[in-house]
Amino acid sequence: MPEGHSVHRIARQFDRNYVGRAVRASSPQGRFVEGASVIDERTVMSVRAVGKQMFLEFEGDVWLRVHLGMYGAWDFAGEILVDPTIASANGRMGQTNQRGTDLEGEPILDDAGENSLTSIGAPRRARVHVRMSEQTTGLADEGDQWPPPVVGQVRLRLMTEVTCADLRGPTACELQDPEQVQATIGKLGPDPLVDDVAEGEERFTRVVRRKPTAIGLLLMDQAVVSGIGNVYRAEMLFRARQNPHTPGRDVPEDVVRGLWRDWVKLLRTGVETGQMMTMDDLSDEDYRKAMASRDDRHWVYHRAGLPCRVCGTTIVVEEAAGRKLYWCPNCQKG
DNA sequence: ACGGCATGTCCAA
DNA sequence: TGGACCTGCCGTG
Repeated sequence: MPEGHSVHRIARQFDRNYVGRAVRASSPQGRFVEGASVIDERTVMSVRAVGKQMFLEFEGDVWLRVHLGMYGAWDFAGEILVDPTIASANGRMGQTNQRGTDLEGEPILDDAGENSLTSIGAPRRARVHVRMSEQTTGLADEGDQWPPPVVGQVRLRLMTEVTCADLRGPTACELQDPEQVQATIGKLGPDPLVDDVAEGEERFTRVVRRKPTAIGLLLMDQAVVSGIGNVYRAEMLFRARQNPHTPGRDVPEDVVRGLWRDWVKLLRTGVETGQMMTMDDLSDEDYRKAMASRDDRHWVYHRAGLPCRVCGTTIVVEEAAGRKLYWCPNCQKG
């Protein structure tokens, strides 16, 4: 489910709640028993997110690599030090997000554990249960049981004294040594939140401008640029008014650089808000709508058959490497 | 209850 | 290029 922004947000939660602590690791589902036994009782040393992958470092040079794929998710439960920007995007809070308050606001559950919210400046510990995948959405309370009951197929459970993280449905969950981690990361294109953005722009531009492959495919290629998925792909191409079929080497250099800079901006916004808000410069009214409903959040994604928001032309959808690609044939002629 | 679909990736033919 | 894999949700009956 997640594109790059979600993975960075999840990494943040591990940074706040796991780094420096020893974990109890288990595989309730049974498909990662051996790996879990290796990291059981080890201390988490650090966490890294690159593109759509997350790496948790345990003492003794053991790394856990997790790729959520399309369906994977982490569920956090217990006493969680909630990142302010994460809490504010928590679906549990309903549609309380307001323009300009996402960064500093920190609505959390009150001490009674009810759904009423408080908004204060500093991070605080809260008794919560949140799912972190594409959206950060609140889950129904299963009561105050500790440890939380295992629900569904949990590949890996990581528990500290106070926090529980359940991993389900990942496409990859494996242990790596430091060299393997380096090799994995080495194959990935630049990530604006990992690499120097100026260097990233050069790398991205150089690679794209050399390829005969359609730009619509290159944006999804994790070796070219990290973290972009199907939603951001479609939206970025529209924002650039760029035809998805143009070979990379034929896309004007300033457009290629513009795509990179747009990704830098969108990724930052996505990590801050937890939402793929790809329409900016909206009226307050439209902004509220966009934050409230996923259907009002995008220029072209998921809008096949609907009129283009700019020119009214019918948005088309086609298959591109097995994924749906949405675009406006009038606006994106370039 | 059931089927289709999804913000992803890999592999075999 | 098509299928396999991982799981949950949402629409349709």
